[in-house]
Amino acid sequence: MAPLSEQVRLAEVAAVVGEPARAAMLLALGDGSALPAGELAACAEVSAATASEHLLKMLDAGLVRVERQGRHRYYRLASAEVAELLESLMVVAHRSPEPRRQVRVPPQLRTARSCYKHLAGRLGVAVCDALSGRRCIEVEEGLAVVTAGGLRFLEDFGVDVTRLRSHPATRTCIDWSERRPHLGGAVGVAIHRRCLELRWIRPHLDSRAISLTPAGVRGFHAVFGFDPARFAAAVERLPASLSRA
Amino acid sequence: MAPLSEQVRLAEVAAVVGEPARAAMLLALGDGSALPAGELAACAEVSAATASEHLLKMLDAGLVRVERQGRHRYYRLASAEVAELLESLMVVAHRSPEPRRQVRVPPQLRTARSCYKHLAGRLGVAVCDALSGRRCIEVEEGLAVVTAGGLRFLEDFGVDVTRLRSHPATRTCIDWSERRPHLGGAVGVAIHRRCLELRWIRPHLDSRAISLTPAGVRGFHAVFGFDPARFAAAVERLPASLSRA
DNA sequence: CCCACGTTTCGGCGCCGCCCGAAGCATTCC
DNA sequence: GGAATGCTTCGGGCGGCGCCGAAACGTGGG
Repeated sequence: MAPLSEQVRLAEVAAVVGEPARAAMLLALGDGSALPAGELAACAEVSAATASEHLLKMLDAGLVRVERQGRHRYYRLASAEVAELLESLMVVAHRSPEPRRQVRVPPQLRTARSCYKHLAGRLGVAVCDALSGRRCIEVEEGLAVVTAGGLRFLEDFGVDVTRLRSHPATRTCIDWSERRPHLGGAVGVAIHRRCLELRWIRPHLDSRAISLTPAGVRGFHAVFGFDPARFAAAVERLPASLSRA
Repeated sequence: MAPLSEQVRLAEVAAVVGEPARAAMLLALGDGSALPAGELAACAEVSAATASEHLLKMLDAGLVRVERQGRHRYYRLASAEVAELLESLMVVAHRSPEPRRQVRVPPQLRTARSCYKHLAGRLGVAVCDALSGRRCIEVEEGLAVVTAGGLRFLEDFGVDVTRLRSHPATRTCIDWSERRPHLGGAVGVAIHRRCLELRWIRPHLDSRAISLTPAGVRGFHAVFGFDPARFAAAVERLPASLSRA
C-alpha cells in the first residue's frame, strides 16, 4: 500500500487544475499563447490579487511558465504535456453524463479552434477526413500514416516534407467536441502553420477559436474540397483590428 | 468571454480527481481492474462512509462505472479515456518541480507496471528499446511504426499480426517514471496480453505493479535479450496465492 | 427468519482555500 | 523625480468540502 508520493502529487496537480478560475486561465493559454497576468485575471473573472495567487500555485505545480517583459509578466503553458493534459480532461469532461445539465459548446469554438499548435473542431476533423478520403493518410486509433500520395499532396500544399519521408506517421487526437479524430503531431502542426502562413485562418484574441478568412474559404474549397457554405459560420466578420497578426 | 460551460465541466472533472482519497482510488483502478467499495476505502485509507461519497461523485463525473455482484459493488474506470487522463496527470505531476520534496516512485511500480492494458515502467521501456534496437519498430514522437522485420518478430512471438499488416503503426506513451517512451496502442496491448498468456508476468493484487515469473526472466532474455539480472528486483517472491491468475 | 456483512445515507463538526481590499514593489512614462 | 501602471503580498472573512459515527438499506447465509 506504499505508493504514497505519486498519488499525492497526482492529486495535487489535478486539484490545481480543478478550480474554476485556474481552469479558465489554463484554457485561455490552451493554444500555447502567452498572456499577461492582468488579462488572465479578466479571463477568470477574478481580481488581480486572486489571479496572482492562482498563478503562483500553477507555477509551483509546473503547469505554467512565466517570463518578464517590462512591467508585464507573460504566462504560458509550461509544456506540451500540460496541453495534452487539458485535452484529456476535455475529452472526459465532455463525455461525462452529468445528470441534467446539457453541455453547450460555444459554436465558435466548435466550428474551428486551435489545440496547442494544430487545428481542431469541425475544421480540424474536416481536414483529417479530407486527407483520409483522398488516401493521403491512413487513420487508425491514435495515429495516422502518410501515404506516398499524401506526401505529394502536402508538398504541393507547401509543407516541408523532408522529415516526413523517413517518418511518415503522425499522431491524431480525439476531438472533444466532435468525438472524432483530428490530426496532431508534426503533420498537424505543419498544416496549421501553413494555413496561418497563407492567411486562410486567423486566431481570435480572446479564445482558442479560429476564423476563416475569405481567402481561406476559397483555399479550403480548392485544395481540400470543402463546401464553401460549410464553414460560413466561421468566416471572419470582425474588423481585422480584433484579430491576431 | 462566453465559453463557460466547457470550462466549468473541465474544472469539475479535475476537481473530482484532485482529492487525495479519490486519486488513490482511481490509481488503484488504473490497470482496468474492478474492485469493491470496501477495498477502495482501504486503498484510500478512509472510512467506508467517506469512500462511498467519493465513489458517488466519481460516478457523477463519469470517471468510474459500477456493477453489482451479490452484496458487493465492483467499481472500475469508466473508459480508456479516463486511464489516459490519469497518465497525462502522472506525466505532469512527475515532471513538476515542486520545490523541495524529492519524488520517490515506489521501486515495485517503477520496475514494471501495467498502464491500463500495456506494459510500463522499466520493463515497458526496455521492451520498446529492444524492439527499436532490432529495427522492429521506428519510434518517433508519440508513435512507432512496425517494420517488416518487426512483423515477423511479433508473429514469431505469438502475436496476431493480421490487422497490423495494413496498419503498421501504434501509439507510444511517455513513461512517467522513466521519462522515455513505451509502447501503447494495439501493439502494446497485444504484447502485454501475450506476456500474460505465456505467464511471463503476473500483476499484483494491490497495485498496478507487475512481477516477473522465473519463466518470464528466461523468456525476456531469450526473446528480447534482457540481462536476467536486470529485472531481478521484479522477480516474484510472493506465494502464488497473493497474485492474480 | 434473523443475523452478519457490505454499502449507502444522514447529521454535524472542523479545516482548508478562495476571495477581496489595501498596501508594497517594480517598471515605465512624462 | 513623481505619477501611473502592472503585479504581488498581507490580513481577515466566509463558504464549502472532506471527515466520521450512527443508523438505514439490501443481500446472502445459517
